[in-house]
Amino acid sequence: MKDPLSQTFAALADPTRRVILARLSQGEASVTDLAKPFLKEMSLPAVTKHLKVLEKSGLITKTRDAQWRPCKLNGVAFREASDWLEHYRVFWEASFDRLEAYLKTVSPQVKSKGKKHGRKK
Amino acid sequence: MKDPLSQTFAALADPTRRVILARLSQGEASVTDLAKPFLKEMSLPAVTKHLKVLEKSGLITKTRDAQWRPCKLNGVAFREASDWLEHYRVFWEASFDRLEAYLKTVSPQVKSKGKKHGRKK
DNA sequence: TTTATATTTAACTAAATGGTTAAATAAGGA
DNA sequence: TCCTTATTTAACCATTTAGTTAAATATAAA
Repeated sequence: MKDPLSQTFAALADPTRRVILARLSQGEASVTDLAKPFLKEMSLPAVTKHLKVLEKSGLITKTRDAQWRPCKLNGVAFREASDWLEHYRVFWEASFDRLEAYLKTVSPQVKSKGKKHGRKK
Repeated sequence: MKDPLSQTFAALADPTRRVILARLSQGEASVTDLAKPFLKEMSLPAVTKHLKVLEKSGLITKTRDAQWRPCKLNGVAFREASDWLEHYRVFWEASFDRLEAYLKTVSPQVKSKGKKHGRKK
């Protein structure tokens, strides 16, 4: 059995599952609803397995409504992942600042939002 | 080949690797330094492999100094993970608020301590 | 050149992961 | 009851992952 944070990050490490989560951020959805975008690429049981991974990680919860199993996001697991990452904020902000500084040396008039191409040399 | 975000989350989904990252948040370290806490549990090549995973994901970079290979954190990959998670902030804050509300029903005199969960700045 | 230290590579293995198809279960409605 | 829809489980398979030990490579120092 893996520790909860490892389970959460492992659950996030799959693009199918991240799309499922994005869909759930719009609101509850049944297994069939969630599977719909993937049925050209994979079977329904494959989606069931992805949902099982998400559920075990705590990222979603499943309830019952007649023969449907509506799923929804569960914030707690997201927060634990975010809290862990937060300790490293200083590093990604530092590297962002370095990028900004670099962009200024390349074309000083470019504001940080504008994603222009700098020419080397 | 996996997409970058999947690679990053997969790299984070291992407690050994997270300890390595925590160590690197204190500053650069060589492979041997990083391996030291684990040599009772696993071999040096195992650590080399973990470092390879971290490097491929972009979470660390390795340089050369004589026979040593100093490693350091690379903020960019952290930021990409954080940016993805950020979209779900509203969900974990909602669940945090529900927890707070619940705690108040249990013992209403407990004030929520200074540390708030709002975005910095 | 030889030796010592630091690190990686190769070859192998066991277990986990992500998919499949076919069958089973859950629940509502005719 | 039987039929239909929704979902899960079982059995299987290929690939990836995380570890091993032994050997190879990189660099400095004696």
